[in-house]
Amino acid sequence: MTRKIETFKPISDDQTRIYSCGPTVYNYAHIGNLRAYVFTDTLRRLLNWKGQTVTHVINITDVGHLTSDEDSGEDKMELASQSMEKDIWQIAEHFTQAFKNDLSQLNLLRPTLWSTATDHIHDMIAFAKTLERSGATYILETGLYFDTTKVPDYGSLALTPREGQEEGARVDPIAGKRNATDFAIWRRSPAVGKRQMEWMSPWGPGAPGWHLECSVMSMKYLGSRFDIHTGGIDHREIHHCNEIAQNQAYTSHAHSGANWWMHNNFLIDRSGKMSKSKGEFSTLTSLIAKGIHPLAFRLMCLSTHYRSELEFSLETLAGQLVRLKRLVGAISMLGLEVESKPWMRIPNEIRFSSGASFTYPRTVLEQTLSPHGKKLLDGFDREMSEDLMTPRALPFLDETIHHDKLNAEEKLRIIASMDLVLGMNLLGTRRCDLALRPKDVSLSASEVEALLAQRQQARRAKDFANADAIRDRLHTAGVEIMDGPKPSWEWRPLLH
RNA sequence: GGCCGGGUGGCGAAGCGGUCAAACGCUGAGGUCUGCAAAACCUUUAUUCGUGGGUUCGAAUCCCACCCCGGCCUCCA
Repeated sequence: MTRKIETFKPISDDQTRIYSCGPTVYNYAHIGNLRAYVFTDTLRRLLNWKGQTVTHVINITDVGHLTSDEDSGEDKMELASQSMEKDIWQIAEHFTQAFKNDLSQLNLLRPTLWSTATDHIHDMIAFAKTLERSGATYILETGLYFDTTKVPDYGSLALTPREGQEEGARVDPIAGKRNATDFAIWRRSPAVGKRQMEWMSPWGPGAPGWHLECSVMSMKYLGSRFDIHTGGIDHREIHHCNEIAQNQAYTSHAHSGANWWMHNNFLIDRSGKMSKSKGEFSTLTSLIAKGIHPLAFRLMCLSTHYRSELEFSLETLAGQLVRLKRLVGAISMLGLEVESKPWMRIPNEIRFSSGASFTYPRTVLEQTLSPHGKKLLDGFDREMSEDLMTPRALPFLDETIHHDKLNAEEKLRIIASMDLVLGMNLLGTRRCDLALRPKDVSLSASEVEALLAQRQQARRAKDFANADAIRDRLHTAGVEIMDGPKPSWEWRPLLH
């Protein structure tokens, strides 16, 4: 609440409760959205790694929200429904699945609980009734509103003085609102026309205000006081302030609900932040179509601190892919030197973790470490514990791989432990897994193999002109040839 | 208009008063390997931190001014 870094202390000794603002499922998540969940996953993994059991709730906002606060505004869910000619519920289902699929491709751990807004409408109505009883609300033609002066220190999270704010700088103000910062708790449906999603309520048929769901669901599953609330930085000024106001009015207490509010910064490009409403944006799927592996995106996120803006470009992403390939390649080489051991099952088992602490897997991985190994892990721990300083923690990975005083098995154990937090599946990924076939590439894999065989023949016959011609042809087609004791090849990502 | 935040090598990004002639990754350059390449590996790549002042024994780091850029004040991570 102070915008300062403070030492984290959970409410219960060894348990942390986290609520993360999830997506509104009216479209595919763009990679900027995804950055938020990489951050959240890293936070959760670190807490697990430090011995915490984590209860993690992420919500799915499947209630439509108006594009404008006015009655005439269009509902994003309704809009998507029209353009896709699908039922609004199908829209929500479709994009929810797409979102979860993205997360699993990024190797994110499942939250303890997915919480869907439309499953909690009656919880929201009950919550709103309590707000009404507390005297913090008032009724207008358009619905039930929250009076932000009824709560102590409204907006203190935002550091934005309420004076001087230009109400409706970008949108027409609602008639009758007592304060510029007041917001809707319940949106009454317009007299004419019916929305696909609307519910009966004491304030007439309509839909809950956007801020209501997070207060309701976080409290329902995590209690009125929990540890960490995460979200994008764009939520810091409005959404979270409103959420806090609701929490305060509901509990009749000045506490904001969560002890820590953490906000990740945006992924931006030359034109500014990525935004669904701008129309054009990159999705994980579009990256994959170019031949860029999702884990390269994860690495890119980790190479920047979560509170810094990340300047996105395909070139940078491709660079991270190269880095990942080298990491994974080097780790495979280490694996060649070590025979199969029971501890090697751990990285895979962790992928199905639902919140338990990593204490046991860590003790297995880290038993009998040398002082050198210990030092590397301590350094990694120190940086990660410093507000998730991933860009500083990452070099310890390279240092471990190149260390000249550690044997291969110890290196692998250390890397496996670090990867419990980094979540890049470093031991379970081979270099060849990372080279994805770009979607619009002309050759098929078997055609490549055939050309490669031809080239090998030409080489054996010392017909280098012909061999090189084939290599050039493959190169322009997006194929990289790697000769050696065992000749191989891989797809190059297609940029642009 | 109000309020936040940022400008560091070709790119991404750490650093936030001394150990900074600025971590780390990618790129580039040189080398090893190779028929030549690629991949891999090794070495190397900012006397300088938007501009101009100031504070200080000492500033990328603090202060002031200016110039750019982004975000929030509708929904968005």
